[in-house]
Amino acid sequence: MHLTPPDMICFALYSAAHAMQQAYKPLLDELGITYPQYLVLSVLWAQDDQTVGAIGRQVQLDSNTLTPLLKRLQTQGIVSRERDAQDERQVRIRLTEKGYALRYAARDIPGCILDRSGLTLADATALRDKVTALRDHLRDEGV
Amino acid sequence: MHLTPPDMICFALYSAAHAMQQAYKPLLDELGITYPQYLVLSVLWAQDDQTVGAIGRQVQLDSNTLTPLLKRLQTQGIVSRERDAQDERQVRIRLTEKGYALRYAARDIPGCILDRSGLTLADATALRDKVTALRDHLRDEGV
DNA sequence: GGCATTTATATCGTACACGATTTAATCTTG
DNA sequence: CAAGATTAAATCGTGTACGATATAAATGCC
Repeated sequence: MHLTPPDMICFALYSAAHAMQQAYKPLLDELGITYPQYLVLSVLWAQDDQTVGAIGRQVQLDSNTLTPLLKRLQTQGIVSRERDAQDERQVRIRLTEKGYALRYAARDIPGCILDRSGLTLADATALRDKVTALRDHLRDEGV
Repeated sequence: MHLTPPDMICFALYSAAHAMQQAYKPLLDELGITYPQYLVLSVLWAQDDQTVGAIGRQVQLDSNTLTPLLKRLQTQGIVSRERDAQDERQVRIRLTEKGYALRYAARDIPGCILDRSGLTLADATALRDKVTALRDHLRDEGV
């Protein structure tokens, strides 16, 4: 017996995650940002002025991915990057005016995506929790 | 009201897909292949001698991603790439001896992953189907 | 206080993803 | 049967991911 991608739960997650990014793409194109950049901004919209590490823990990315991504956001004038005066090892990321403005421009995205998913809020929440539980189980085993 | 990544179903999928890849990594490292390469090989193990396009439809990737990936598999002596004599536009991908051997070496991976997921087969299947349905709904809307 | 250890980012190399374009082969239609 | 349309791969450019390593600042411990 042999599994092909359509049978695999890993492939379901892999292809669904990509399809989700495609669903976001036209909405994010209007804002001039990518999907991982949107995740980072969502973190900053909830709480501004965070370190690279703090952001990374929330989006589950390390500095090797975040540093270039944040530099691109900085180039676009969306965030500022500045060494912390107290602890020079840390870099504090802050939203610019433009970064704040994007929050407003992005306000309808979650609703759009829920619509596009074809799920009720309750179903989406239930599925999210199942997928999150699977992720956390996989991550815990890995340690 | 504002959603942060932990609230988003897109982030659940995104981070679960990454966690899944991490769960596969130690197993695939032993075979010397990556996770997308494993997906492609799973397709070929089910049915050898397919075109780039046919493989792409199953793993949902286009030639811009597959061509370099297949070239790397060819460099490793795992597949061969040859223009179809009947239709020179197409490139036929075939498993080498080594490519076949990997199927045997990889035979325990699905069981390992199911174990690591902490789900029963029934739960995994149910979750897979829900996630697949979501993906297909997102993809259909996109057209 | 000075040196080893730890911590926070950054850098580098490799491998996806994917939009856009290119190239070459086949098909279609007049 | 020839010109245009279509199809299949490949190429190019940009942006993630991530392992491994580097760098520099802060901390711990004698």
